This record gives sequence, structure tokens and C-alpha cells, in this order.
Amino acid sequence: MQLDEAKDKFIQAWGALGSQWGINRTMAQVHALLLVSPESMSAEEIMSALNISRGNANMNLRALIDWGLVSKEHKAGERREYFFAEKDIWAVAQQVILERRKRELKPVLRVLEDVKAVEGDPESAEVVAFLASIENLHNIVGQADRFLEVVVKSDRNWFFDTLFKIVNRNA
Amino acid sequence: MQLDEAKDKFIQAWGALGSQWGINRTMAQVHALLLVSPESMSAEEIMSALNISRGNANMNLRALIDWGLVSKEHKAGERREYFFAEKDIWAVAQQVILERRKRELKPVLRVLEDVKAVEGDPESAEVVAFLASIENLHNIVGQADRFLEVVVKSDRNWFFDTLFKIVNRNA
DNA sequence: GGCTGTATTCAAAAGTAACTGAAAGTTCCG
DNA sequence: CGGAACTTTCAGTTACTTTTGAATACAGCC
Repeated sequence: MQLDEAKDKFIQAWGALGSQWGINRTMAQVHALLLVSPESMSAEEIMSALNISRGNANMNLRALIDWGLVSKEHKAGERREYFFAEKDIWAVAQQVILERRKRELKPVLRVLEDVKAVEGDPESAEVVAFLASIENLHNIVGQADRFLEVVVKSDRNWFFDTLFKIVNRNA
Repeated sequence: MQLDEAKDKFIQAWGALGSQWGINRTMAQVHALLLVSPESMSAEEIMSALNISRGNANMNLRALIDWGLVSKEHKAGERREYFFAEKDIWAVAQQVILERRKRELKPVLRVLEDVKAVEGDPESAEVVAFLASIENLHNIVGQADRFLEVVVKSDRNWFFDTLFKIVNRNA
């Protein structure tokens, strides 16, 4: 496999993964492209590598910057901006977890807490079933949230050691 | 808050969460509806509760059955089918992880392995940068995959104890 | 077999999300 | 200040996804 072919295969796969997880496919592709590029790239270069328009490139680069996954730099004597991705994948994972926890997990936890305040006969089958499911869900989502908080805050070595032990203890 | 209001709030939130994670919004809503329903429901009941067409209800119920989250039953003397969700949220979480690992994580791991076979000067900055990122990614995604495999196979009590210890050790 | 009540399918329509490209905005330099 | 080089915005378009509903298939009963 040639390098260009391998890059393209990776970019397509990363785009597909992103879109299956609710991330704009092009945004994931731009991220993939920058992840495997040794140099920072200009908007022009990204546009032609992925065959996308200027507006599209700009929007998705801004979104990636917003997620904390990509930064801009200026090269001496050049006016145009160059973009590069955080290459440390552990840091990338932490950042993605941080954002998704904030954007998606927190709001749903909030709703799970709110709906516990349902009125009505606490003996009725309807209310009992509702509260039972909501409470179970709240426990599990809450536990997952606390675990992910640890992931986001923890040192990579400590975390990987711990994970490794869990995986092997159970093997 | 009245029960109907709370149910609706939960169904909307669950639908929104699903759609942010690449799950059809209606499928997540049907799942939410069945999760908090004390009795199994017919297609008619689901259609009217969510204001969706028969075709839509049928398709999403089948998808939920396919994911292993919902089952059918027949009531004595009735011709129509009734649907109910797995209420054990730990089992639901395991099932969702199982499916997403199979559908999405495995294919991307496969690609990460494949593209390591890139040809070309292993000294060139392009190839070096490409392989470095791919290998880091492969390590992290692989570790996550092995961890999730443990989650899927493990006993809920053991798992929650372990998670609890991790969360508190790091607090 | 034929009839009835239900489930399933799928082509067309509606709805949603993403993309384009050109116009407006910004920055920097002489 | 004027204008070149670039970035940002956004209305209109395109492409994709979801939904509908009517046709079809099926299962059970008489």
C-alpha cells in the first residue's frame, strides 16, 4: 500500500467512525488528515486534499479548534494561517471525553434528576415503573460520568496501568 | 410535574441523546417509552404515544429487537404483538456496548492494522508521522476495546465495585 | 378456500443536515 | 488611506436521512 492510499483509507475510516458517532463526517476527515500530516497545513491544502469548499473547510476547522483538537499557527513572513492537530492521542481522547461529557452527558443527567420529582400516587404501577427505570438509569449514567471524569483528570500512566490490571485480572 | 409530563421529558431527552450519538431519534424515543412503561405495548399504542406512522414504528421496533433491547410477546387470545424493553439497565448497557463494538470499533481497528502495512521509505517524515499517529491511535483504541470487552463480559457487582474503587482512589 | 386483522415493505415525500460560492469582513503593508 | 491577501459568513442549493402510507404479505379462524 502506498502512503497516499493508506492516508486516504485512514481518513475515510475516521470520517465513517465520526459520522456513526454523531460527528460531522468532514470534521472527522479534516481531523484525520491533520493527525497524520507531519507539517501544519493551510486551508488551501486541506481543501484540495479533501475536495471540499473553502466555506466547508473553514467551518470544520473552527469546530475542531472549538473542540480543542486543532490549533492555528502563522509562519514567518506569511499571511495565511496554518492548522495542526494535537498529536498526543491520549490528550485527544481526554479532550473528546471532556467535550462530550459537557455537551451530552450532563444535560441528560440533569433531566434524569428533574424527572424524579414526578407527582402522583407512589403506589401506582405507572409511577413505580417510571421511577425504577429512571433511578437505575441515573445510577449507571452517573457512575459512567464519574468514571469519565477520572479519565479526563488522570495521568496517562496511572490510568493505563489501572486499565491494564482490570483487563488482565478478568482474563 | 405530572407523570405524563415527566415521561415526555425523559423520552425527548433520550431521543436527543440518541441522535447526538448517531442513533435514530425515533428509535431512541421508542426505547425510552418502553423502558418506562410498566406493561408491554402494541404497535398502535406506541404509534399514538409518539405520533408516528405504522411503518416508522415497525421499522424502529425491528431495529430495537435487532439490537437486543426489545422483545415481542403475544397475549392470550389476541392476535396483535406486544413489545417490551429489557428493564435491567446494566444488561442494556452491556448490549449497547456489544453492538457498537462489533459495528463500529472493530472495523476501525481493522483499518488501523491494515494501514500499518504502508510501503515507502521508513525514514521519510511523511511515513514516520503517519505511522506514529496510527500506532498511537491503535494502542488507545485497542486498549479501549479490550476494556469494553471486559465490561461486556463481567459481573455487574464486580464491575461496579472496581469502578467505584477507581473513582474514589483518584478523588 | 376466503375473510379479517394484523405486520411488513418500500417508493415517494418530507424533513434535516451539510456544502458551496460569492459577498462581506479583516488584517496587514506600502 | 488603498488595496492585496486572506478569512468568515450565510443564503441558497444539494445530498442525505427519516417518515409516511398505501400496497403486499401473512396468520389464524370460520
